[in-house]
Parts: sequence; C-alpha cells; structure tokens
Amino acid sequence: MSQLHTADTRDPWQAPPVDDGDAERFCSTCVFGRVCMPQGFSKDALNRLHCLIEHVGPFQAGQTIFRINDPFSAVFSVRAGLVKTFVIDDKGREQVLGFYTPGELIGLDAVYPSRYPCNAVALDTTLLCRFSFGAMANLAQELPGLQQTLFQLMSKDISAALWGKGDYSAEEKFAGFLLDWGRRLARRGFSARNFNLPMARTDIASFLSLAPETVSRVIRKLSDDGVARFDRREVELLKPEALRKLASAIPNLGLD
Amino acid sequence: MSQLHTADTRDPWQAPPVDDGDAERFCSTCVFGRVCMPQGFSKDALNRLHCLIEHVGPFQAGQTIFRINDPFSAVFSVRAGLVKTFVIDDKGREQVLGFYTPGELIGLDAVYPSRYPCNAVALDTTLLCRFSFGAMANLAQELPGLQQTLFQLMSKDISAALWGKGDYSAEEKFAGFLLDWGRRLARRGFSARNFNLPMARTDIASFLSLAPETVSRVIRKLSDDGVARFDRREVELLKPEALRKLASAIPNLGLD
DNA sequence: GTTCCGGATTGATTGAAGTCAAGTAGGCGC
DNA sequence: GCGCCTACTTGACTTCAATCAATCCGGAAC
Repeated sequence: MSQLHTADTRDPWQAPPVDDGDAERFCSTCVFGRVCMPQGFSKDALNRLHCLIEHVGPFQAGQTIFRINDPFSAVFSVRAGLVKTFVIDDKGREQVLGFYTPGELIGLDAVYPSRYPCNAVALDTTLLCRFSFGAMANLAQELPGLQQTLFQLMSKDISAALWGKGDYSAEEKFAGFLLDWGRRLARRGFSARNFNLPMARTDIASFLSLAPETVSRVIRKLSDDGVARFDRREVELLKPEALRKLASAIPNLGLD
Repeated sequence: MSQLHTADTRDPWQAPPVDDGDAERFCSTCVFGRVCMPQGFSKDALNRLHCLIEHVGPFQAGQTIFRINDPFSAVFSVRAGLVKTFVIDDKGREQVLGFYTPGELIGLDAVYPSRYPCNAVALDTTLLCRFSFGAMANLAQELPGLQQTLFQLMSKDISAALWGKGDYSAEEKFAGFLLDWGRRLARRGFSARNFNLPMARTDIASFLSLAPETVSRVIRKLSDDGVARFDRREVELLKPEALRKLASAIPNLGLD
C-alpha cells in the first residue's frame, strides 16, 4: 500500500510517531497519566518509558485495531475516539465485551494467553497510545510505582468484567449502562448528565445482552417517564436519582 | 475466644502455620506452584517467599473467609475444599461470582480498590494458603518470574470473569459449566468425565443467573437425552461431544 | 430538492425461563 | 426405627424479552 494516500486512508500502523505537544491535554486523563508524566520517576526512566510508547492512528470508524488470536505484544490507551471489543460466537453473532473512551486501556486480558482474546475496532476516528507490554514489564521491574499501577489496572479490569453479571431487567441494565458511561465521561471533566452515546444501539444491545428492539423500548419508556431525554445519540439525564434507583439492583463490585 | 476449643471450631485465623510436608501433594497443582517450589529461585528468595505464605484453616462449610469491603491485604490459594465468592444485591438476593477448587487463587480483584469486592465462604472443609499481596509485590520487584506470574494470573482472571457474558440458553450455560468444571478438575489429575459437583444447585443456578428450578429441569433434560447421568451431586458425562456442541455457543475467551 | 439506504422504532406474536405452589427424598438427630 | 429439615424436583401458570415484520427517519449521494 502506497504512503501517498490521503491521511485518512493510510495504514494507521505506518503513521509516524507524533509529538504534538498535547501531553497535557490527553495524557492527564489517561490511566497511565501518572506513569508517563514527569513526576516521581527519574529522567532516565521517563526517557525509556517514552521510547516504548508509540502513537498510532488515526483509525477510521470500522477499522480493526487487533483481531482475536493475534499474538499479543502491547496494550493500547485511547487518546481520542472510541473503541469496542467483541467476539463472534459460533452462530456468527457478535457479542460486544466493552467500549473504551479516551483515557482507558485495552488489552490487559491478552497477557496470559499471549494472544488477544477478542477483536477491537474503532467506532469513530481514533488515536491510540501503544505500550509494548514486555518493555513495560521490564521497566516495572525497576519502578515499583509502575508495577503497582499495572497490578491495579488489571485488578480493576477483573471487577469491570464482572459488571452486570446476574439477571437484571432490561431497564436496570440500561440504567446502569447510562450511569456508568456518564461516570466515565465525568472522569475526563465532561458532564455526567448531558452527553453522547456514540455507539450504535445494536452495540449497546449486544453489550447488555438485549435485542436492539428492547433497547429501543427501554429508551422509549425512560423518555415517557421523564427520566431522561434522548435525541438521536444525545442523552440528558433528567432524573439521575430514578436511574440510580433502577441501577441499584446491580452490585458495583469495587468500581468507583 | 479461647484456644482450647476443639480443632473444628477454633478460629481458623488462629491456626498455627503447619509444615505437614505435603508440598508435593498440594503445591504441585497450585497456580503458584512454580513460585513456591524450589526451581529457578535463589534459596534466599524462596525463604523469604515461604515467610510470606501462611497456611490458614480449616474453615468449615459455611464459614466466612472474607467479607465484602474488608480491607485487602492478601490473596488466597485453595489447598483443599471449595470456596464460593458472591455479592448480595439490594433486594437481598445472592449473586454467586465464582467457585474455587484446589489450586485456584482468590482475591486478585481486590488489589485495586484495596478492599475485597465480594464475600468468600467455604462450601466444604477448606484449607488455604494466604499470600500477603504487598510482600508478594515487593518480592516480584526482584523476581521477574514472579511478576510475570502475577500479571498472567490477573490477566487470566479478566478472561474468566468475562466467561458466559452474553445471552445463552439455560442448557448452553449449564453445559458450559459442566465442561469448565471438568476441565478444572482434570488439571489436578481427576477425571473430566466422572466427577462431583460439590456446590448446591441453588449456587450453580445463581452463578449461571438461572432459577434453581431451571437448573433442575436442564439436568432432567440432559438425563433424558442420555447426555449425562446425575446421581445426587455425582455426574458422569456420557456424551461429552453433545455437551461441547451445546456449549460451543459460548466463546472461550482465551481460557485453556 | 429527490432517492436511497441502514439504523432505529413500533407493533404483534411467540417462547424460554421465572415464579408460585406442591410434593419428594436424603441426611441427621434422637 | 422415626420425624424433621433442607435441598431438590415437578407441575401449572405468568411474564419479560426475543423474534418477526412492517414502517420510519436522517444522512449521504446525486
């Protein structure tokens, strides 16, 4: 593939590393923020750390970041955009495992089998930071803080994976999803009341193990009840308390 | 509480550390086996490692090992017996999160919040190894192999937590559960065809997000179809292939 | 503007599993 | 042995969400 394509269609993996001076803007909300940003680590360590981080992208909506069974070598932090991970079951139906918004980390579940256990695709124009896991682990050998960060991130992912286990009504699941999404955006300084649900209804439905029609009906019901206002993919939570009450059936498993 | 009770009712936490020379028997199947057993580590490291491992128990069936929100300091490896972890939702209903059979590790999901995110109780007379996580992490700082083991175990737990996510029929879920349980027993050298399901039907039901009645009916159906034979809690898989076909709907997410 | 298309919504019907209620069977203490 | 208690099973009925089928709507291309 030629390098002379437009920026939008070139192979995202071939994009040159960029230093666009946006560390403040992006890295401050990244889960690795405290690792990458110059505080607490020696200049030497930081230099080595920066050598093992690579900016990749942009990926356009629909482009694959990794495929199930690809050999594992790196985890990815979302800098901008949106990523979903999913598997395909034996009947060809897609099961969405997670959505990743800027600041969140993808791929820690691939460490053990040394292969990615799922597929990851961009749902929107997406920029990523690629962290070589082997190099990270080596560095963690010398930096207790980094080791601890990795342990914590992985531990958190266990709890996150357990989220929603149990049989809950469609309304409870969706309420929990809305609140969770708002909370994650709020971490980056956005409103937790007024936000965008940038993924397709079908993907939300798959993630919650519901039919798209059911999601539609739940949205209708929440609108009718005045609990939230939906306009296309925009959401405004009018009665967060009502949502919290609905979602309270779902245990939180140590997620903040 | 007096130390003069019978062995069976004394506080399990007060049991003195034992060196019953059973390392070969128990530790060889433990997930930490290669860590605890003298291979690849210096004598010094091993001594320090053994200092941070404590044998606890026996816990009798029904006894609590830790409670949700207890401050986290250690992970536990099951030496003998059976443990279940669970949370209680806001309506007082129990959601079982996992069962742990000898050789398996409990508590890695507690690292991040530094509190246990669930309860753990013994379902049978249970012996545990208690590993101080802080001490482990310190040691991992010097032993790359130990650090890698911890990363792998945590990564595996992420995939394990994701198991069964998706909407599957009661029969598919139960078939997957049977095969998974057999596989885990097989790791310890037991038969994967002929084994015991030592937990209550209610607990299996909760784990699979089914009603106990539904589990009963699925068992009945599998019996009628000649797929497996059930006698009380004993199981014999007569047509493992049929089970595998049923369970094939559930993606395996990198579990062996 | 008009057309086309895919995602989203709505309605009608079905079906799998939950609930409720009753009955059975082991295991244990006496 | 007997009774009791708990776990499990079975049957009848209900319900929530899936499925099937028909629109609807908004955005992109022309």
